[in-house]
This record gives sequence, C-alpha cells and structure tokens, in this order.
Amino acid sequence: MRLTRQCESAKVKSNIKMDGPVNTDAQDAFHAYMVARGLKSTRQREIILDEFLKAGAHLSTEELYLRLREQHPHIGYATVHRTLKLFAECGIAEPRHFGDGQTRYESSAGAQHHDHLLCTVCGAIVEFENPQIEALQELVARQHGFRIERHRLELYGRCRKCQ
Amino acid sequence: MRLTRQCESAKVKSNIKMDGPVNTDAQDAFHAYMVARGLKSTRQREIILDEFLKAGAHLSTEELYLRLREQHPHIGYATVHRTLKLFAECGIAEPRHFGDGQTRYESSAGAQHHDHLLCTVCGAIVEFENPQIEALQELVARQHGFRIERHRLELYGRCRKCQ
DNA sequence: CATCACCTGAAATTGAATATCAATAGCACC
DNA sequence: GGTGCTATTGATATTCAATTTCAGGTGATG
Repeated sequence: MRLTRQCESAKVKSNIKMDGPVNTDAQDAFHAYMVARGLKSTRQREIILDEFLKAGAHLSTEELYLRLREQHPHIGYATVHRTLKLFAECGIAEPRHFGDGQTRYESSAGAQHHDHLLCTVCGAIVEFENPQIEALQELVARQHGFRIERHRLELYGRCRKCQ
Repeated sequence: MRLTRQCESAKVKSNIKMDGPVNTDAQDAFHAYMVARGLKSTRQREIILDEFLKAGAHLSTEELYLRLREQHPHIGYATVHRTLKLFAECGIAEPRHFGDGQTRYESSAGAQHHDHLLCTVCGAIVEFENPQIEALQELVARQHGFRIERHRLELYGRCRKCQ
C-alpha cells in the first residue's frame, strides 16, 4: 500500500540526491519496457537498477551481487543475473566480454559507442573513442567484402600507475 | 621399442608429404621447448601437433578432438586440451577467444600479428593486418598513459557471400 | 633394462551462466 | 480492502566448457 507512493517519491528524490547527469532516463526506459512487455515493477528490480546506476562501472553479475548483499542480503544471485539480462534487453546496459570469462555490464546511459583500454595489473578500465580507427575498420572490412555489424576493440596494457 | 624409430621417420616423412611452407619449424620449437623444460615427447603429442598444423585453421579444443578421434580414437579430450595449452606456452599456437565461449587455437607458424573479420552468418574467419590501425591504437593508449601489451580487434559482420 | 618422473585418459571438479519450481508478491478488477 | 491471475523470486539444480585428479602407463636416462 505504501509502495506505489514510495516509487514516485523515490524517482523524485533520485533527481535530487544524485550529482552529475542523472539516470532517470534509464529508469524511465526500464519502466517503459516493463509496461510494454507486461512485466512487473518489483522492489528488487528497483534496488538492483539503483545500485547498478550508482556503481557506474563495468560490473560483473557477481560484483553487483556482492555489493547489493551488503544492504540487501535477501536478494538472490539469480535475480541479479536475470535483472541484468533485462537491463540489456531494454537497452540500458551493455554486456561486455573481456578476457576474464565473466560477463560485465556497462551502463549505456548517455554514452556513445566506445572501446576499452584495460590495465592488466590493477584491472582499471578506461573508455575511449576514435573515429579514425572506426573509419579504417570500415575500409578494411570493405576491402574483404564484409559489411560490419559490430566490432570489438580492446587494448590491454599497463596504466600510468602500474608501469 | 618401435616408437623411437617411428618418431624419427615421422619427422622426415612430414617434410616430404606436406606441400607449401612446412612447419618443421613449429615441430622444432615444440621439441626444443620440451627438452628445455624436461618434458617428454610422446606419440600423442606428435599426433596432436601434426593434426593441429595440418588443420591450419582456428580450432577449438573440441573440434580438434573430434578430428583426431577419426584416426586416433584412443586420444582423450584432456590430452588434447593440455597439449593445446602446451602449444600456447611454447609459442606455436595462439589462444583466441571469440564470442562463442570456446577457446580457439591458431597456429602462429609463419604468421605475423593480425586481427580478424568474422562472418556472423557462416562463421567464416578472415585474417587481416593494418599498420595504420595499430599505430592509432598506440597513439590512443599513450594519450591515456597506457603502455599496450596486446590488443584484440574483431570485426563482426556479413561476408560477401552472406549479405 | 631398470628406474623414475612425466604423461595419459577417464572421471571428477570448478566456475560462470542459466533453468527449475514452489512460494511469494505485483497488478487489475471487483 | 479483497481476490485471482500471472510474473517474479530465490534456493537449488543443471549445463557447458575448462581444468584438475589420480591410478596406471610410458618416455628418457643411466
């Protein structure tokens, strides 16, 4: 009975409490997707979305699960897993497969396409974008008769701190 | 008792039977590595190396295992797996992780570094090399304070036939 | 040709992703 | 607010590839 009102106020609050570019966009997109598909808005999904947006990094299911557990020990791993897949389906998260065998999800809020620099020592991930490289990729593909649908470019090395 | 002689003659024969640029290089590198590490040259390893070089493609452990089984049903999956890792350690094979969740090994014999074009329809894999892209990668990395150790560039799309 | 450390192969284990299913909880309607 | 339908949850089981284990087998060396 309280929940409907809580949801609304939560949305408003998040506009206030978060600094920088806020992601009510993501929340709206998520809710729109849910409504369109006849899915339900649940407490867990709200919490997971909140935590995911707050983290703002490249999180694996497990990392997000562990973070959530601190405040919400009742949320199960399977729910985190399914919810992240939901995020991917509705376009507010991008699944990424780096070398470590775990799927990581990255918030696609606001961000354009980009590639990644990964530190092999401390695990830091830096995003970058380079139109020249993209153009050359197109060129190479055309030379081989390919039409590119997507690509993956990852540069592995040591970051400034770890050299 | 017969085996020692067989090994020797096998090496000679493979020089004769294979057309094109032969990979006794790879075989030599492998043997050198084995000797240096006190590892042993076994029939299975010879057979697996032979088959691997003969295939000359991007093979997963399972694919290679299945191929081997036709002629050598006695060779176990675990042995193929371990031997491919050995190849990787001694530098005659490169492990690759494309999107499909399986590790593929590629012969590094003769080939310089290169990247891949992958057809999302028929699974064809084309190798390419582009120094301009490599140079730009270096540049981008430097701009972010990174020193690149390795990279991964994969272009996914439709090949000429599959458009 | 004996010895020993390495190797093999079947089976067990791991780790991440995903499926299962009974219990729970939204949501729409009364 | 109550009711029923249906999606969701969370503990657990399953899957699938990679990897480890271990008893028995087999190279290399003296």
